Amino acid sequence: MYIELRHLRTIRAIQQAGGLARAAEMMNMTQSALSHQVAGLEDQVGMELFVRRSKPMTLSSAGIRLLRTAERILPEIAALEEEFQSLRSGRTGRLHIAIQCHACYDWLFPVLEMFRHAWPEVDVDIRAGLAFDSFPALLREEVDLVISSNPEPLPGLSFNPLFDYQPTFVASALNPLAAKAMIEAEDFRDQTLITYPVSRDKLDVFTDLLTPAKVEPRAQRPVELTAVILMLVGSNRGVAVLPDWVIRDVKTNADYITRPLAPGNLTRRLYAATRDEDAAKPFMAHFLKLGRSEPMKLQRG
Amino acid sequence: MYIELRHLRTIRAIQQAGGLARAAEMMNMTQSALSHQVAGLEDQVGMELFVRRSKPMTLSSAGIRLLRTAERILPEIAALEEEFQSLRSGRTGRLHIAIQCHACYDWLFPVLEMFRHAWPEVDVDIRAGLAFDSFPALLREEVDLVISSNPEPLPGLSFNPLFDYQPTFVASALNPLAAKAMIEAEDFRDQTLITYPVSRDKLDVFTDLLTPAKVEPRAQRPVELTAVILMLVGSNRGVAVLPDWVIRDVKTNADYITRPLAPGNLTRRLYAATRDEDAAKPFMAHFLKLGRSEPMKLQRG
DNA sequence: TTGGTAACGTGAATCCAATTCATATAATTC
DNA sequence: GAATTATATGAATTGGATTCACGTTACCAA
Repeated sequence: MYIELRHLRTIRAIQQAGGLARAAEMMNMTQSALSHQVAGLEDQVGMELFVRRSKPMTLSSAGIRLLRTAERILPEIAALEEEFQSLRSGRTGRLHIAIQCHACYDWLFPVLEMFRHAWPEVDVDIRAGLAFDSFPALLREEVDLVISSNPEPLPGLSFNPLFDYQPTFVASALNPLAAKAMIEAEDFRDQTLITYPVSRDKLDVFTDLLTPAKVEPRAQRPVELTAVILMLVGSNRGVAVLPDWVIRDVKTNADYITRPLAPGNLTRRLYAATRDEDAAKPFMAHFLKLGRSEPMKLQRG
Repeated sequence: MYIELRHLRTIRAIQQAGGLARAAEMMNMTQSALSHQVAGLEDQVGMELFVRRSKPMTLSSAGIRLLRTAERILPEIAALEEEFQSLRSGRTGRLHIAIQCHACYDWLFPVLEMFRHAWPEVDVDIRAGLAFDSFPALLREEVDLVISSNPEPLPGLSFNPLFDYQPTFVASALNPLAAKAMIEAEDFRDQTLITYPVSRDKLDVFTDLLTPAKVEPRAQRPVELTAVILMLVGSNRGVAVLPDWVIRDVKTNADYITRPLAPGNLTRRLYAATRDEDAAKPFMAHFLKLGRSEPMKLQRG
């Protein structure tokens, strides 16, 4: 005897609708289908489940017995399905990331690689074209997370601190500035400064050092890729200021020198901005955790 | 999302068998069929139900959640099927009784008590709210047996005679009618008649005596309970006509007198109406047998 | 490693059961 | 008694579940 949930749903529907025809409509089936189904079920259990003496057919005592079970079981199934629903909604989602900071690729790729394994159903992407305007894009849900070191308090956005870093001066060992233990703003006047191709208010070296000191480097050369910047610096075609995690490779390389920026150890903090309602999502929380811990390991080398 | 019992059975089998292949054998299916089925279910639910990292595949957390439900629900279905099984074989069934006759409680309760011990699995109930309309209710399978002294030959119904009884006049010993050896219709003109609260066509005293004689008692007072009727009669607040088995207690009580109704010994017959197809059922036959013999013993006292 | 084996996945073909379509029959209403 | 509503039925169709045949992956043992 193979009772199925379909049968329980049918019994319940017929009883709720008070008839076969209405129940059929309710379940988006033809009346005929239900008639066949009921006949088949009655065949299975070996007795009449309905009384057909009067016209809207009604449950027999055996049918009532079945209905009781249906009313006990179906809510359990519904609860189960709902639970799966919410499980699923926490497991899937979209994580489109906008980065203002070019050097962030260096730690972001490893982090994303780890994330991808933990949350295979989350749709991950990096949107490079939004360096400007990324916070409005976040609010418009064009992206879901913005990596930035310049938080702009906006309603609806959460700024989650990731880690601190030091913008560090890097130059060729042949550069005269190699003689200095610390680099200050004035030192840039005679240098070609290699930067990422973004506006100055997004570049630490300007916002925190040159602009306040009203110093203009001899030249500024925009370069897209970190590896290329380091290459150019290595051949003494210019100097650069890069986050510490980027220059961990060249610290031990005799061709390069790295120096702290005066005054003191200049420190900045990186944030991951999200919409308020997203910050609590499980996969988002996991990404933020990875974004806090993994880059630290890279910095230590 | 359409979970079916088939899926629950599969989940349970896989967990019991400790693997897909063994489970398939257990369920008389190919391993491939189960693989497809599981894949389909995972698709429905939207997440992995099994961990496939190691070889005999094991349940994931979501799968365990599903298994829990399966282990709660499947035994219920099994119990249901077993119950249908025994319903078919006649061990169990439903015996919901409608009574038109109020006084019948007096013998029905003892009879049901005996029946209950003989057929513990039969679902017994008394439905009081169906005094009228009880034969249609019987045909609609709302009840399974109707106790009545007014058979209405209807297609599909069997009227099984139970026993005969005499509607008997009962009054206070202080009542002037105590002087008479037999009570006739005219005697009720000066009396307050206490009856059960049902229509006159269901009351023996009217159908068999007063209505044919076109006699109207001075007053009629409806009272629900037999014990209360006897109390009121005992304090001479009225007279009553009750079945003989009810007044067996007061026959020996000096406060009361009981008299036969003229003309001759008025006799009525009580029936148990059932649906034709039910009359042959073992438990029903047993109930009818009890209903014939036990009240006789009560009548004899 | 390297086969060998057991366990699971996959795609195409097949089969069967559930559904639909069209229509008949029965109950109900006016 | 005709019209209406409700259910039943048989044939045709559909679609989902199963099987078949084979590919892939993990596990074990030497």
